[in-house]
Formats: sequence, C-alpha cells, structure tokens
Amino acid sequence: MGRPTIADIARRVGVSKGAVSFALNGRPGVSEETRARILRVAEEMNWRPHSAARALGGARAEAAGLVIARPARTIGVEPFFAHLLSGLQAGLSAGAVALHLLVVEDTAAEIEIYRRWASEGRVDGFILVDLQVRDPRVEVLDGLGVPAVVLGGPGPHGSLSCVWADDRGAMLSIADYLAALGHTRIAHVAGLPAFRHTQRRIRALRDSARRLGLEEVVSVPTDFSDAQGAAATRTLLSRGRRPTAIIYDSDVMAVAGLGVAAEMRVPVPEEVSIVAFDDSVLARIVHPTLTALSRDTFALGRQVAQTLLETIADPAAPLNVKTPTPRLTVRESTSARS
Amino acid sequence: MGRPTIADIARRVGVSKGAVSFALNGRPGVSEETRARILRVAEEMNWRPHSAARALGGARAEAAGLVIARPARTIGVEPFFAHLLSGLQAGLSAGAVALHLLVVEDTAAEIEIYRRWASEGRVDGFILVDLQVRDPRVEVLDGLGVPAVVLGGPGPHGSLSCVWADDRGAMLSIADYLAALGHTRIAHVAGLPAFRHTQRRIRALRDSARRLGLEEVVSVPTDFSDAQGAAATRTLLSRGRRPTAIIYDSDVMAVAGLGVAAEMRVPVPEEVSIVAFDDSVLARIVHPTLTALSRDTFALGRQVAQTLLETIADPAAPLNVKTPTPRLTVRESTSARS
DNA sequence: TGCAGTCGCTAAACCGTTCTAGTGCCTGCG
DNA sequence: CGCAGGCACTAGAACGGTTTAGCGACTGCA
Repeated sequence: MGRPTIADIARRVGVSKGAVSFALNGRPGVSEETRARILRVAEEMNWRPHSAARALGGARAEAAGLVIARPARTIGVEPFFAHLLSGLQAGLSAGAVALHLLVVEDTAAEIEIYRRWASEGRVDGFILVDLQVRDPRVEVLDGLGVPAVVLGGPGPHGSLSCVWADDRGAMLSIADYLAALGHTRIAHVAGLPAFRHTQRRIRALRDSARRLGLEEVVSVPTDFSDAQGAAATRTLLSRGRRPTAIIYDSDVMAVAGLGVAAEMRVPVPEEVSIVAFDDSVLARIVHPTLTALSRDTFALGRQVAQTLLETIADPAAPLNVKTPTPRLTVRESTSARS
Repeated sequence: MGRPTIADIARRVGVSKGAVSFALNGRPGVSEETRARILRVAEEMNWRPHSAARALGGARAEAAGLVIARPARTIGVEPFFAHLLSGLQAGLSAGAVALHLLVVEDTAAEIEIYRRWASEGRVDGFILVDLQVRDPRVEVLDGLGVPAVVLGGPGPHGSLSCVWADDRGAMLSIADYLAALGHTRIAHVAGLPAFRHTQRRIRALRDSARRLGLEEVVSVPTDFSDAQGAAATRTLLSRGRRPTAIIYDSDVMAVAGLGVAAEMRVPVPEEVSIVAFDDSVLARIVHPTLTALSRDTFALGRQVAQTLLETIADPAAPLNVKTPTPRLTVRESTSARS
C-alpha cells in the first residue's frame, strides 16, 4: 500500500473521513477523546496531507511566487539579489511557506507565468521586483486579484501591497556628506535607467546640486555590470576636470571602479572619493574599504516576505511599508577634498 | 463563473470530459476535426490546466525541490551558491520546471522537508547540495524512492544520480603550477571540514606534497566566511617561516586574504602568491586580480538541472556525470618565488 | 411534556483532471 | 452473412482531501 490517506485512518479508527478531517485540522465537530485517538493513529501511520488534494479544495498552496526577467547568469553576480533572496527565505520560513522561483527571458514571459501560476493555484501570492517606469506587470497582477507585494517606490500600485526604501533620502544624505567634505564635482555611475529607483536617485542628486550649490553633477547610466561600471569610471577619470567623488549604484560597480582607479594610478581617497550605494562583504574586503550605504538587503527581503504573508492573510487591506532609510557607513574610500 | 474547467469546454463543444482531456493532451482517441474544435474552444475560453488537479491524478508537479541547511544570511554572501542557482534555473527553465526552494535550520529539518514534499507530491525530484562525510540525507532520499541528483563527489550514492567535479584533479593542478613556479611552502585555507569536497582537496594537496617533494603544506579549516578566511591568513602570515603561496577554497576568502596581506604590508604576488579555488567577478575586480580556478558554476548548475530532468524522465537509470575538470586562470596574484 | 438547540458524528457532494471500461458504428475478411 | 477488430467517443470511477447537509441522541427551558 502506498501512502496512508485519511480514508485509511478513518477505517482503522472506525469513524468517517469527515471526522478525521475535522480532527486533523483542529476544528470542532469531534470529541476530544476521538480527536486524540485519530491523531494517535495518524501519527502511527505516519500520515501527511497531500498538498495537491488540499489545493483542489481551494486551500493554500503554501508557496510564494517569484519570477525574474533577467538573464539567469546575472543573478549570481548581483549580491543585492542574493541577499534579497536570503531575506525572503528567512521571512517565508517563519510561515513555513516555500518560494517558487523561476527565471524567464522577458516581461512578457513573466506575465504569462503570473497568469499560469495564479490560475493553477500553485502559489498564494507574488513578489514583484525590478519595478520599472510604467510597469505593465502591476496592472496584470492587480487584475488577477492575487495577493502581491511590490518591491519598489512609494505607491500606490493599484491594490497591491508595497515595500519601499527611501532612495531619495539616501541619495540626499550621500550628497550632503560629500558636500560637507568639500566635494563640488560629483559623478554618479547609475544603474538601468528603466528602473524606477534609478530615476529617483538621479533626480535626488540633481536636486541636491541645486540645493547645495555644487559645481557639477553627472549621472552615467549603466546596466549594473562590473564591465560597464569600469568603463564609466574610465571615462569619468579621463576628463580634464575629473570629478572628485563618484557614487556607484551598486557595490559591484564600485569595486570595479576602484580597480580602474588603481589601474589609472588615481589614489583613493586622496584624488577621488568613492561611495557605494549598496553594502556587502565586497565593500569590506577590498582595499581601501568602501564607504557604503548600508541598506540591510537581508532585512528588506524579510520585510517583503512578511508583508506578503500579511497580505495573503488579509487580501482586502493592501499594505504600504516604508523601510528604514539606509545609513552611510563611512570607511576608507572617502575623505575631505584635498 | 470562475476559471473554466474541461467540463465547461466539454459542455460547450458537446462532447465528454474524457474527449476534451484526450484532445488537450494530444493523445489518440479523438478525430482531428473534434480535436481542433476542442482546442479552439479551450483557447477561446482561456482555459489552463489546474496543476493541483493534475497532481492528484499522479501527474508531475513540474517542480524541483532544493532545500538548503545553512543560515539564510550566508547564501547571499557565497557567489558560488548564487551562480549555482542561476545555472539550475537556466537548466530547469528548459523543461519549464520551477524551483521549489526552502532554507532550513539544520539537516534534521531538511530531511523532514524531503519527506513532506515527496509525500505531498509537491516536487518531482530533489537536488542535494553540500554533501557531507557520511551524509544521512542520501539514505533518506534513497528510501523515499524519489528522483534526486547529488552534487558532490564520485558516487555511488545509493540509487541517486550524481554530478561531480574533479576536485582532486583541480587541486593537483594548482599544486603542480605553484611547484613549477618554485613554491615549496604552500598553505591552504580550506572550507568546512565536514564537507566531502573539503576533505578531498586537503587530501589531494597532501598527496601533492609527497609527490612533488614540497617542504611544507598545511590546510587550515574554516567556515567559508570572509572573517575566518582573514583570520587564517593573519595567522599564516605571522609565522616565522611564512608560506610563499596560499590557496583559498573560495573567492570570498581569497579576497579577504588579499586584504589582510595589504594590511600587513606583505606584497602580492612578490612575497606571497594567492590562488582562489573559485572564480567570479570578485577575482577579476580586485587589485591585484586573482589567479583562480575557473569552475563554471553556472554550467555546473545547468548540468545538475539537466541530469535531474533526465532522472525524473527515467528514474530506473541513475546517472553519474563528471563535469570538466576546472582550469586555472592565471592573473596577477601569482608569480615565481623570488 | 414539547420543542428548540447543541453535540458528535456520518454520508455524500465537490474540486478538476486522468484513466479505464465500456458502447455503438463502421470496415474488412473469410 | 457473420464476426473480429478498430475507431471515436461516453460514462463514470478514481485521486485525497474539504465541506455541507443531515441525523439521532441528549440537554435545557418553558
């Protein structure tokens, strides 16, 4: 005989399937004595619920869906993403919810997967990352009526919950700090311009320039890769009046930039200060160590997971959670302008 | 009305549920004309299969299970793991199979999840990583009779498939290279001694010492963290007769070691050569760039995924796949002994 | 005593699909 | 003509749970 079913238990205890179901799910309808007997037999037969059978009846899938439209290869490169994943795991584990993960080619495929998983009852909710300017996915998920959490800027995003960090405030604090050190020519090696947070950071820096009376600020878009980060740095440092400080939108790019500075014999931080918009082991293990914006990406992931669990529990009330504004961790790569 | 079911389609077309099922699954039993009619209506009603209902009938879950027993926080730190995950995704995507991922506290919890997911029909197979010396998980999965692929050393592992890299050969090649450069005192900052691959590497280095007549080799176990990598390096470089070359079991530790060398004013590679047992962006973006063993972890993950898909397709024939022995990519952190 | 309400349980429907055992019709062959 | 066999399809039973309607026995209250 294969795995035991509730029918087997029912037969053995001498009650009906219904009674067994009630007993195992801790709901009223059976006496405490019978319940105990059923539980003992279930334990004895090593019974476990069959998730598919449960799902058929409309129960939870006990899984959250995460679909990412990026080349699979880049995921490993980006510490941000790996940390986020860790945090998500930590948060979901608390509710014994698994993560159903799939990497696809493009947004169209991503949307198709949303439709499929939602209609198949494979997941209880979705996590949406890499929010773009005018993102079609928000509308689709909204229409699907499935719980979802958007990781991105301040809402509203239809009826979806969202978790966001104050990118703008963070960028302003970096600008303040650099200005206080006497820097007036600040460059910004930004990420993908299609992403909303990239736009917010660029705008915040531009606003700071006006507010602080900086001589020059410039944002260079990249694709977040170390290669483009290095290339952008090379261009910036080759200028006649080179910037005295560079802000990188990721730690990988910052480290790549550090490498370029060394290669071009531009001492850090004496000639150019470097700030990373993201902190990880990377920033701590290079020399000089990097001044970085310590977003706790792990905590962010955990928060997203938690928000999703809450949204699943009460889909009628979407949440809007702002995470603590990240703080600048000053290390060796920044100094007063000489 | 909720989502359309095959019963709805059947009613609309005027045939039985069985006929619809045959038509949608491309199997004989309906005329081409009827099949076309059914497909058209299904398309029109935007029908999608309900995975739970399918699974109930014993069909595939179209998902692979990966359970990891590590603190969730460490996963983001280890580029190896992130790359592996990318590769797995790439391989599984080819079969439109999702990855069901869960991070747990310890091996006991991990085994519990194997039992649960297997009996719930939640996944079609498992991927087993971090193989340990006398690993209890192999026996459990074997007993469960569920398809699984072990990522680890050469088998046999019961009736499970396995994919493995030639760690021994790789370590031998590193030793050969360093010996050819004139190094005779070689240190090895190893990983967790409980892992099989750690043991294999330690043994291979010791064997090399005998074979090549090296003066001294020493392996220092760590937990793979940058902190312990740095600490081990500090100890090694503080010795009276310090090693002239250090091999690190991961790139994170190698970079941490590089930092320690800089901090202690031990020039790399002039005074000490550094080799990382793993290659990633990290090795390329630090200064000096790191000589590293280029395991293509992404390809490894893809291979594991592919092997799992094959094992699921034919569970009776476990596979034993050896991946190409990794090659040493020589960069700036190694030189002839001065 | 009569009636309503609760308790503890049973029987059966239901979820959406797959699979099996027919059933009627047509065809080909001896 | 009689019959085997294939085709196209139907009816209905699984699959393993959840859920609902209902039923008899008991209790409480008027």
